[in-house]
Amino acid sequence: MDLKQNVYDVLKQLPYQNLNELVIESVDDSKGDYCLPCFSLAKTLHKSPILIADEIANSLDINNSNIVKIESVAGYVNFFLNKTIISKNVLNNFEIEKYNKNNKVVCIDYCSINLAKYMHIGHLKNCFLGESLARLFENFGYKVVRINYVGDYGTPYGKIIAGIKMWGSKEDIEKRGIDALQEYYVKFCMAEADDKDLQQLARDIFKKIEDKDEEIYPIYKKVIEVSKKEAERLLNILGIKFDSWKGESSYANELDNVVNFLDKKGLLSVSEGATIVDLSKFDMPPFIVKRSDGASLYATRDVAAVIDRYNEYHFDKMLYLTAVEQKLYFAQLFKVMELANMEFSGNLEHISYGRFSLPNGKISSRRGKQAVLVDLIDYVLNKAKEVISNRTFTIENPEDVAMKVAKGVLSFNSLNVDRNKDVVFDIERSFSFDGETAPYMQYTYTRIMSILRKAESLNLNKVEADYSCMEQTNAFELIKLCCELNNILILALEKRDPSILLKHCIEICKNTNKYYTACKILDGNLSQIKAKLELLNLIKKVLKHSFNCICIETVEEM
RNA sequence: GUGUCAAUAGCUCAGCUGGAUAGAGCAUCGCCCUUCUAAGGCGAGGGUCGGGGGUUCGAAUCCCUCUUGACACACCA
Repeated sequence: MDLKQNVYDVLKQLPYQNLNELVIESVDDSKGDYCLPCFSLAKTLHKSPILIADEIANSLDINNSNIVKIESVAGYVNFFLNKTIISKNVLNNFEIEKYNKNNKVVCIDYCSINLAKYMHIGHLKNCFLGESLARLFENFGYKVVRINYVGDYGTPYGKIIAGIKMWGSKEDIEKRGIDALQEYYVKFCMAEADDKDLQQLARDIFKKIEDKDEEIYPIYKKVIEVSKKEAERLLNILGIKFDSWKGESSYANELDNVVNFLDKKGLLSVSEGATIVDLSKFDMPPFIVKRSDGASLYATRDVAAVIDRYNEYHFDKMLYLTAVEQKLYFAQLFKVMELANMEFSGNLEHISYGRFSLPNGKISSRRGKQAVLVDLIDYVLNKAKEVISNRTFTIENPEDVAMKVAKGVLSFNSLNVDRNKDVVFDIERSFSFDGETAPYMQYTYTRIMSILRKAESLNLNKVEADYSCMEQTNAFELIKLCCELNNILILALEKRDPSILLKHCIEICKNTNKYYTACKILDGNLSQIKAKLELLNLIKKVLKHSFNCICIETVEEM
């Protein structure tokens, strides 16, 4: 529902083309709801904007329209909507736009954790961004394939297993899980720093993994199993579920195939011993597919992966979510696919986001436990429990609410700024529960629910609603905001940025909080109460739908 | 060095496909719980939109330039 349409309907009376595009929202309601700046018309019409605005304002007939007043002020034509009529129309007819399935497949590669290492703050942003985009695509009828392209391959596994053999045991891994793996990894990394023998040992063990060595390979499988279980546990808490966990190891043996494939396309050359695709014509460094020592690289496996995914899913879009530092790399990968004339090459898209960093520097899994995801979850969950226990308002399921609030805070923190911006992560500030935050949004929803519950006893079925109370500024502002939902969803999808939707939700929540404090919903005559309750129901519907798209759950009370 | 992105209130950020007096939240200082949940609401202070040019009737928004910062730039992922 686009309320500007009411203005467009009236503008049809004028002989000028493309006036609709000029219509914008008024700066404040003393200037109407929408306005038409006439400055750009001045040139073509050879008249002053003030005169044009005057003429337009005078010539338009607003009988039989939803415009109640038109005035000309300083070159602007201001349009005042008939708030009562429009509100009635909206409250009786508003539906969240349903999109039919469009048979298009979007693969989203996100999360992409390295198994056997802790998930950290950076993954949080990646996961929620990916999940939110997935939900947005689903909203518009796409079939989404969620791919967790896990790092389950490479010398780090040689190191972990070396560590286990030196200090640990199978039982220990069974018992302590990821903590044990992380500990041996860190310990081994420190030990090998100036020990050539240990470095060689790790490489040897990795080779044994590749060769499916009788002793080593089962340990590797165990390591993967334990790590995957932990990752699934955490992702489950966050409310994220993947369709594919196909990791790098699945493409480990594709080196020859990839090299042959690119060679047939005539793209390969050898430089400094390495096999490369020369991209100098495109002002890019070479794309290396085979190291000078003959080994494969991430890039090799990515070529294999994208082809494999296309064969399996026939995607219409393939989205890669990573931090911004991989921008050039993906530009190279996509260019190589284009040069290889792959039919899907135009449908690959890299969605980058700014870096998360700690106040004291870079995040690294080798540098101790700060900003590790489990700790963050614990921290927020405990804080939520504490806040709940200190409240005067008692609720039925404090544990459940605490969990939903905690998840909301984590998601909010990942999605609330423009995805391209770098964020310095400050735990106290980021996980605040006051002001414009996820708890604030959830709280708004509970207040609506609370009023709606209370209203049930009023028995308003036979009462006819009186929409004149929607003339009130806050009320009509809410009507407008709710009507913008679909445009906001479209924008968030197009820009691949859920923060746009999140901002809009906050705007709705702010106005809702203002509304019910300034105007008591269950006071006054029944006809007006009915209209006000319809408004609350509208807001509820819009918030519930929007929250889901940004991975924030609603709660009934808190 | 080259390229990409960024710079808006003390702090964190909106606004950026040009439009009327630049907005929030946090922090600071006031006020509001006998009235639908105070995780709330109301109010106050706080700005040469990094500097300088340009385009335009009009620029935080577009272009150029400079400064500062982050990131990337051949065998890591």
